[in-house]
Amino acid sequence: MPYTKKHKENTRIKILESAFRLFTAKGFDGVTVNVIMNDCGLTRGAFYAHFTSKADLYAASLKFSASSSNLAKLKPVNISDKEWVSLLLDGYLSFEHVQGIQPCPLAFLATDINTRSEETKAVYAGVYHGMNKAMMEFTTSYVDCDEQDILSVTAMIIGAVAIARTMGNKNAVIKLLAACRREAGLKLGVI
Amino acid sequence: MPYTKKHKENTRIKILESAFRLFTAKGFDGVTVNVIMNDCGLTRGAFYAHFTSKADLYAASLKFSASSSNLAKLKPVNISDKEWVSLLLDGYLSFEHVQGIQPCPLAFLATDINTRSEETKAVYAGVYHGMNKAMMEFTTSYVDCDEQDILSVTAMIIGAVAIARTMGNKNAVIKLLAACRREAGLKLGVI
DNA sequence: GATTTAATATGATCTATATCATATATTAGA
DNA sequence: TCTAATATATGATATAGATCATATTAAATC
Repeated sequence: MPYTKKHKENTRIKILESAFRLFTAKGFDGVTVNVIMNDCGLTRGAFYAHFTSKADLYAASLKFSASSSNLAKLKPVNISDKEWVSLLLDGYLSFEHVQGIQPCPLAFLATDINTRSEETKAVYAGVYHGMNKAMMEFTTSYVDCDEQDILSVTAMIIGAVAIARTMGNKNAVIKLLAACRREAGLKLGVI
Repeated sequence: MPYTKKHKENTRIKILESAFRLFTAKGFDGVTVNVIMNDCGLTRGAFYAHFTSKADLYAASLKFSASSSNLAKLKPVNISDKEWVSLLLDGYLSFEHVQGIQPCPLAFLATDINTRSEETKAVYAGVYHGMNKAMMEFTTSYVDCDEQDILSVTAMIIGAVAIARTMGNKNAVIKLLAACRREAGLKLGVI
């Protein structure tokens, strides 16, 4: 019995992490299998022992990030829903997020996803649904806002991060993020 | 003197139109030079008499669309600023827009633009700036809203269209667009 | 209608990259 | 330390697509 059972699984996870980071930064066509594998210290040949294709990896990396970013599960037990919403907005609309620290695929892959397979798009749709559902559940306990409010706020913050990422001017990014943070705060009762 | 002077210019415009439609629909890497040229009834060989490269065309098509979609110039003379803002929001947040009729590059290329050249990104930034400036000018005449309000509304409508485009479910698209139309209307005084 | 010249098409090249086939390296247990 | 089984690396293949070089076509003027 060569290698421990977890060895391959660990490698798989390393590939998924590199893939997610690179795909969100550069899109499907902006990254090669070679680059992804090198990024996690391997070579391209090992790739097909883990995934059937580059497209397969893209979808898998999206699923992987979704599974490790469940907003409800990540919530610390000792804070209120309101405090959690405030923290989530702060993080989402932060300069660090725009730079790609813990990138949200909804914002980073918003247009890239359109040229992917239906199955891949379905994964993306699931992430989007999850975000709205979580925000709905958190806000319902302390503020009066309906589904339309939530949909408009998530569209705004996703849009803000997507646009911010295209900008070269840091001050303009900060201004845009602050504007949307204020607006989201007003809407969701966390100013 | 073979051909009229306008012949080449007309061909150039046909290429730009095809390119803009195809690039917005499928992104830079989702379209080939061949496909663009065939789309306007030509073959790939003719391409390099008009543009130096595919990347050159992408940037040119973005500029071209910007020049033909100046919101201030498009405004009919016989309507008020307020009516114009209302019409613009209706059109932007329409199902037809999501389907790609007169696509706004800000929404359709939001993440695609990140892997393009700095010059190309600058063109995109210009379009974004133009949109905000126009909205600011239209709204200032009849409603009290500051730059932050405008920035948050444009982020929302761009985000809404970008996300809507990823969805397979028409009803979900309609719901999202309606939510953002209501919100934008509240913010900009055009309910 | 013939000539000239620009516009367009055809065929070729060259490169990047996904994928595959095969060889090598690694490690758990004997 | 040796062996078996698996993971990984290397080298090869194949294809797509951007770009270029050259040939062909079309139209304005004579």
